[in-house]
Amino acid sequence: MKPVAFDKNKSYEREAEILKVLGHPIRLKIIAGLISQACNVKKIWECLELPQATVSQHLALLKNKGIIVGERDGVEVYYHVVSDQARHIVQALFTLNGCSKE
Amino acid sequence: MKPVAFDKNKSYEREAEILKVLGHPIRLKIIAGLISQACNVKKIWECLELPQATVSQHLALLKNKGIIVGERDGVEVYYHVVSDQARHIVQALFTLNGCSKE
DNA sequence: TTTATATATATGCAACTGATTATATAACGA
DNA sequence: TCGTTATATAATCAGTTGCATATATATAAA
Repeated sequence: MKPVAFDKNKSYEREAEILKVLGHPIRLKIIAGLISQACNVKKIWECLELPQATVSQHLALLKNKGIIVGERDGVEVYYHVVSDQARHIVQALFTLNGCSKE
Repeated sequence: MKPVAFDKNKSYEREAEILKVLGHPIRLKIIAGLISQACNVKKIWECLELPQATVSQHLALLKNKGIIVGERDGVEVYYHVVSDQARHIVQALFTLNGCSKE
């Protein structure tokens, strides 16, 4: 059964939140990287040539939204993606890459 | 050939912009509705019980990002989704609906 | 301990966002 | 023409975001 269009009762809060947190170039870059491989923080900010604090702050956001988790290994913390939703969104984003009208 | 993880050169600006514009509860609601049926502005704001100006502003944003287009029919303007990317993102967002850990 | 390295967090601030209110424009019928 | 309906745009303003800088914490090695 198809859902009603323009449903004022369905809130979309959680879904919008996921899109919003992914909707930032740096965070999207981080997630795209983490989808292809788990990684520690230093490698991320070195590869992206960004300040450590900036990357840590974006990682904290992604972690708080339940999109990634970090596991400490000694002095390093390795992050990886745990949200299938995020994975699928990124995949949808890049499979069509610019094929529609822009 | 797999892309390099953490590619500092790839910008992700455009892709992040799409996610960002969809990453708002009202806009997501509007897009979800417009995916299931093209619609004029009045019906949208009536169904969603939102002020007309608020809806018009969100529609303008979506239009400016190339996600929807409007066609005037007399005094009304009917909007519909033209971005396949947006369609696929919304689909990805809802097919997994809450299946991963939250 | 002390020191070094890796990561996280706090703070300040400029820039942006989103809602409200008010006003403008566009199309049409009387 | 004038009035009405539908839609768009402008202005204001509170709240949020994101970056930079500085500082704190955690782990391990010397």
